[in-house]
Amino acid sequence: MIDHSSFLTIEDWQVLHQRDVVKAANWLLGKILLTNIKGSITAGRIVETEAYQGPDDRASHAFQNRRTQRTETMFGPAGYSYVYLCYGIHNMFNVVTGPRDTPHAVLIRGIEPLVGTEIMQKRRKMDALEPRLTSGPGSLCQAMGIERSLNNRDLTSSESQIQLLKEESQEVFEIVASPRVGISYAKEWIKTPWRFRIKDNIWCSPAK
DNA sequence: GAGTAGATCGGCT
DNA sequence: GCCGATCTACTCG
Repeated sequence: MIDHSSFLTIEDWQVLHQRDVVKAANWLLGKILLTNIKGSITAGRIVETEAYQGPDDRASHAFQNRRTQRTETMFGPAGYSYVYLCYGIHNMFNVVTGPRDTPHAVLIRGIEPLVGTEIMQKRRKMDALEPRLTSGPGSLCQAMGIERSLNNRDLTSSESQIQLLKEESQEVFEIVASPRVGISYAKEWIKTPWRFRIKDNIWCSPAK
């Protein structure tokens, strides 16, 4: 099993701070998501993301700059977590991107488990190490112990319970784009290919 | 394997 | 009062 101390801090945060959320969604692929919940450390490699382009994007909670208590974190600085509850059951984890007051976010849809897989399985009540463990936004949050209490946390701080890091050796991979799912209400955006995955990675949900 | 109902609750109209 | 950036279990075959 990989030791989590082999992960490195990310120096190049420029990609997250700049305006292009699609670029940010691609850049996040291959990065490491780590949680430390009361000493239980789990980590995984991000293999699937979706871009949500704030004010212009009907599929985004911040469409037309809708600013409420819930969406407020998206208007904050990049590199923070945006966690919300969906369907009354599932937590969804996003990385806030873009300049302050530009409410862009990238939904993390799948990770490849690397550290603390036993803890993940326990949280998911699963015996086997199979894709169902961490593929899909709700599932990966459950596996990593991400709840709404982890909303608006600094992902770049080594003090945080939830952090973004990178691997020492970054492997080269191909990226496949496809339309986003679960946004049938956002008519003109249904076809926009803003869902990104690492090609042929088994920890992704099937591409359409 | 494909298709679908039911779960469950906060946010917003 | 409606409904969602989903998941699971159950049906049918």
